[in-house]
Amino acid sequence: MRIATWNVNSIRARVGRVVDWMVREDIDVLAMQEIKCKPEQFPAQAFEDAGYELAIHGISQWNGVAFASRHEMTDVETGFPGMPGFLKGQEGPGLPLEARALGVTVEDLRLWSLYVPNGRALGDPHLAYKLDWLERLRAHAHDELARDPQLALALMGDWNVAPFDTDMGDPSFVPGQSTHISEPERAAFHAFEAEGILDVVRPLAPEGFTFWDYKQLRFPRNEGLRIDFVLGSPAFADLVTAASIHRNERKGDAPSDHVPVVVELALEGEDDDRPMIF
DNA sequence: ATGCCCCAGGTACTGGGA
Repeated sequence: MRIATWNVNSIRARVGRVVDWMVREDIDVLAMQEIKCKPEQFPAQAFEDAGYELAIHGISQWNGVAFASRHEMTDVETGFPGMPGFLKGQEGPGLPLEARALGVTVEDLRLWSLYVPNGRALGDPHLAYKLDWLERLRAHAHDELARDPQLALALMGDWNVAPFDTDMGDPSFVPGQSTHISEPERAAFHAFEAEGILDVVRPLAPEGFTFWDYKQLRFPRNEGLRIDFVLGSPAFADLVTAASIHRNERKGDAPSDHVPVVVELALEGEDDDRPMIF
């Protein structure tokens, strides 16, 4: 099985590219972020014609997450328990929730499509929101794995954090002055490792960015960021056989500013198309 | 080469992105 995550930066502007890529790359399940539409605006027909069913969580023109899957999706969950909301000038529970998290179960895999809040600037209330959001997500993942340590859980999406210095190649991000590379953001990301939830892509694809800003020739200069990740529980990580970052999707007409990240899994009883050797 | 910002709403401009 091949599963992927991609911040598509508007699915209506990108539907042709996304579906073509899924078919060409034999993708079984795609977690999308920044669909930037409501469910009724989602270009569903193109996905259905290609053999995918959809789970969509979009509230407005902002944010929005979705799954396209060749296999049945069950236990669809919009937002995770404890997920904080945001309203300017206010704190605490009960604030409006944004469309940033969608959970589905596919073939005994528990998958989340996640669009972590941007943070905007050091000292901005959005950064506190981002850190709280990540901590609540970690707590939810902890609870899920405490209930079932064998759960094959994957947290897939745009994390808006560059965890290591090698993940930061855009000179407009300055240590001590910029989001995405600050110590608290990196600590919030690395806190998942303490839960045994690890980046399953980096060991198999150690180099490469997943985002390049549209401005200032960032892609031709390869001045990007690595901020899109698939983090997996031990049971999920045990299934992973390959991973790749599809850099070519940043090329050509009307690309997203992010590229897809693919993880290949070996599932029990799955025909992997390899010849049997006796 | 991959080439100098894009998306949505709404129809001039603003808000958001990273």
